[in-house]
Amino acid sequence: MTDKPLPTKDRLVRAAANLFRTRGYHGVGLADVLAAAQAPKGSLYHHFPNGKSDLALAAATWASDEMLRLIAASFDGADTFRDGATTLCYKLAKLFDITGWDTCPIANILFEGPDNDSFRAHAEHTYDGWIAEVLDHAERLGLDDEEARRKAEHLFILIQGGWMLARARRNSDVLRDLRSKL
Amino acid sequence: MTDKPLPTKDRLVRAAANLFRTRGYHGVGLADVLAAAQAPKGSLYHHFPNGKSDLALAAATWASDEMLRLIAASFDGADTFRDGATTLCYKLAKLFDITGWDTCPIANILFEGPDNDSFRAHAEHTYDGWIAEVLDHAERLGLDDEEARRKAEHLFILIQGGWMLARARRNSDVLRDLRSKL
DNA sequence: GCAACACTGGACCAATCGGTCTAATCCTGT
DNA sequence: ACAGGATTAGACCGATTGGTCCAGTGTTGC
Repeated sequence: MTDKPLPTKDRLVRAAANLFRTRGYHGVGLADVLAAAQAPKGSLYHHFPNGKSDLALAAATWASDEMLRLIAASFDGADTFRDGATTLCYKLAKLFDITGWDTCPIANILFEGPDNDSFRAHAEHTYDGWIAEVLDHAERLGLDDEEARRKAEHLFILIQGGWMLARARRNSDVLRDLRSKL
Repeated sequence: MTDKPLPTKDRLVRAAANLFRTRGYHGVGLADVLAAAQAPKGSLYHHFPNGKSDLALAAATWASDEMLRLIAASFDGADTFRDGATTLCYKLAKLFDITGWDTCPIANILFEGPDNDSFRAHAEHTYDGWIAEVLDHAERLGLDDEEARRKAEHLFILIQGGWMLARARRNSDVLRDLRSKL
């Protein structure tokens, strides 16, 4: 809302993340990002010397951090793993309804970028970061190492798959229903 | 392998499906498809008057049919739902290893195309077709209506999410391990 | 007040994009 | 053999792509 005080660099990252998320890396032109961020081309290449790919990486990192915060917020007040996971699913459903997120932002940015492998590696690192965050909470809530890992990975898979189906159907109920599959 | 006898139209569809799958709708230029299919531009616009979007729809349909065949092949000889689902996961893991499929082809083609809504609707229809196919087999194998629907949807979600994680890790073990989550 | 630096603004570029168009060629039924 | 539709071949088009470049405008420390 209050976009003015935000530094140009941040505006670029946010605008890029939002656009990439809905239309994918190749589906977004720099002109779109520049218009959305209300920034000139010179600024983009000042802050991101490597241009589009640098910007995409920064956008993916920002989106990932948002997700990590969401995970933390969901599990912080939870008494059991199941409670935390359920809260996370509900929060994601809400996010889906509000923003109409189209795909996992990471997937849409990193799975089709140029120089495929460095982008893919970044995606792997990001996803493992999410799973590790869930895993920490799982262990804190009393699960043993083996089970914590299993459940964290399972939750990740359910969310990714569920999100995809929710998107195809334009209906977030799938996400809320994930709890029954935990 | 024996590309020669294949009609131009089929060559275009196959080449398009393979390219879109790995690089997404916007990530593939018509020049790439034409080169891969060894066809001139005139042929493309003869067989697909609406150009790229027609071609993408045809490619998505073809990829979907392949998936339906894979589902049928997995469940046809199965004695229980679990057996069929397990076989399907293993077949997908094998496919992953052989072709290095990068994403669910439907997602990569249809979730970022132009005219977003008709493409999205096509994706919804396609996914529901997969789920319906699994559902048929589930009922044939003795599950009641309610449970069949639940399990079919659950399997779909696991496969989609699992595939994504497998891709990030470049490792198909996730897919084989899906059976433990059924 | 001024030098040094970070940042902005946008003109400009070659390459590529999806799409159009027409002449040539192939194939098939008669 | 030949007519006529189906198909191929590729030159061509305007628009847009990501990227470069540099003259200008702040802003900061001295």
